[in-house]
Amino acid sequence: MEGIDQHMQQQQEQLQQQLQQQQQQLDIEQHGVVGDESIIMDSGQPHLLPQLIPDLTVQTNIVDTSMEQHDDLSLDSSINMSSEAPMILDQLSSNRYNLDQQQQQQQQQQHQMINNIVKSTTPSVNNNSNSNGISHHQQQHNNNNNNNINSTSYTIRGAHATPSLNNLPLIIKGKDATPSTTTTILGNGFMNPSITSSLNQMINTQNTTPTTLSPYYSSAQQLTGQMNPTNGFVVPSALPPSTSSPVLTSVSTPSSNIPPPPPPSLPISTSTVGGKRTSSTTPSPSSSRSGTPPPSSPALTSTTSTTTNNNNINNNNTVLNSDGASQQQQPIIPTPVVPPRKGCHCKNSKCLKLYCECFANKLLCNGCHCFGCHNNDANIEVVQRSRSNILERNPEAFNPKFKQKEETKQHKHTKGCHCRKSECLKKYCECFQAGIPCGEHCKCIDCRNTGEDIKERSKPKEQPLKKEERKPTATAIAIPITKPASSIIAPVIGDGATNLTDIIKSYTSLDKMAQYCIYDILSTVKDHPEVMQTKQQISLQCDEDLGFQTEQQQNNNHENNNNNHIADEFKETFIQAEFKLLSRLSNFLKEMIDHTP
DNA sequence: GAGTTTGAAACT
DNA sequence: CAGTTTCAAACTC
Ligand SMILES: [Zn+2]
Ligand SMILES: [Zn+2]
Ligand SMILES: [Zn+2]
Ligand SMILES: [Zn+2]
Ligand SMILES: [Zn+2]
Ligand SMILES: [Zn+2]
Repeated sequence: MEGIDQHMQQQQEQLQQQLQQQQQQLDIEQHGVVGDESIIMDSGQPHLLPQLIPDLTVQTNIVDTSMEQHDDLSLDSSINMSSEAPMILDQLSSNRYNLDQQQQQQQQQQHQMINNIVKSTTPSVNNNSNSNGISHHQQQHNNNNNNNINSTSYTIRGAHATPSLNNLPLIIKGKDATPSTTTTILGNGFMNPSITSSLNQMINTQNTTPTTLSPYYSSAQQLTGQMNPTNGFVVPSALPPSTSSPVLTSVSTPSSNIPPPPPPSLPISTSTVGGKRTSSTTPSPSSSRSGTPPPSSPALTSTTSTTTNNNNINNNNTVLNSDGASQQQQPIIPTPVVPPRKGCHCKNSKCLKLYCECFANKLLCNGCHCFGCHNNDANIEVVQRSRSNILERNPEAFNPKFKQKEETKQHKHTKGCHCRKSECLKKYCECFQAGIPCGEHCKCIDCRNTGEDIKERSKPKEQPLKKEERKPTATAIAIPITKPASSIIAPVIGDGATNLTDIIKSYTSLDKMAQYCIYDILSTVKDHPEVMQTKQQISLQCDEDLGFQTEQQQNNNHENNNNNHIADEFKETFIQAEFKLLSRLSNFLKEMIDHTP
């Protein structure tokens, strides 16, 4: 019964959304916001760059991959245990996973059903509508129809790898984007309004041909240091200046007889200052693509000083105000929406959490591929309530994630990333995705997004062991310790060695079993006969392995080089202890499972 | 396209 | 506040 009710409700929601979207589209058309021509830049290959740069496919230093899915077992931020025990844990977590899967499947079945219902109950879906809840293909179909009917879209492909959400169509107000027309760029929703402002100025004062807007993104990136300081959304590395006229590809069907705009010139490429792009003077797109990783030092200029209070520069394209109060006073027609063909794929958040990129960018979903979306005009109250809640929790929530540092003039992540496995060399890392080297606030492990390309690229690649290849042998195990080993060992074997019981008590958040495990590990280590006499070398060796070694230590270690085998032995001991513990833990968990009703 | 990995956001 | 869970994007195959 519940499920049926849910179905009905969701079905209603879908229909509502659809209606609302259609209305919205009508509004947009009536207000003439969507121009007759929109230019879409689409790299077409979001992951192009990493593929082109072999050195970028790197592997984390942490060899222990067997624990990857069981981080919940970690007893302390500094100690992750690993061994066969996860096999058991697999069962536990897979139970949970299966539940999730079931739920998801159910949901998706519902989704499908709803789609069918929607299709059957609305036989004449307006071609101009972008309806949430409609399947991807359907959605694209509709969009294509859009293009055919009253607009010509061009996709610029292959120019550069760009993060997906930035492949947004530019909404340009103006009849046919000719120099004689006053052309207004309304942005793409994810774009810093200051950029559109700047560009509009340039267009309409410098008599620049609007088609030169095709390198718009690169220009914008050059202006902004490759990111959007307003919403924190990350803009990819820009095109190299004066290179690579992006290939213009018409998105419209072949029937379209409107020729694509000419290849762009780069009217403001001179604004690219510093950064690696200036050094990559290679004029060929291919070489620039293959040679320059996304996280090149962003070309930062001081043009971002105008980034505040410019949310409303574009008449109708009003960004929702932070406080819902003032929002109610001004009409929001149309409400800023995610441009078509882009957007999120949220399934569980209703697009009302920061998980949703649209929501996080203060945009309403539009043409997204989300399911159960409430981030739309029809639910505007809910949207604002959600925003208020989030702001209450964290007033900075919608602030830019990157800010320009006073001294260095470089943009840095305000909160910093916390990457553990990507070495900040994949787009999982927000810093890397923004093309910005990690900064002081980053608490990443094994960070290689330092801005020094040589280091970043010349990494000895250690391919990860595939699951079936992972052996629970000593060599396959590493302990992802995040602080100097000495600081962990010292309390146990150091001069002022604390009573073990006291140490365990410090792990207050752990349950007894976990505390016991730690106790066991530490006591085993402590009891090892060679530990006491070689503790210095042990610390040094462990620390070195983990990259914590100081210069002084390096010197010392060099002298004690011949003692290294002892340290190895120690590690072996440590690992053996782990094994013992985990097999015990495994039994413990087995018992728990068996006795679970 | 399905499945996996990842780290931010959310939750407790 | 730290540890854990949830989430959607990035990534892999
Ligand atoms: Zn969403
Ligand atoms: Zn969306
Ligand atoms: Zn949505
Ligand atoms: Zn990072
Ligand atoms: Zn970082
Ligand atoms: Zn980093």
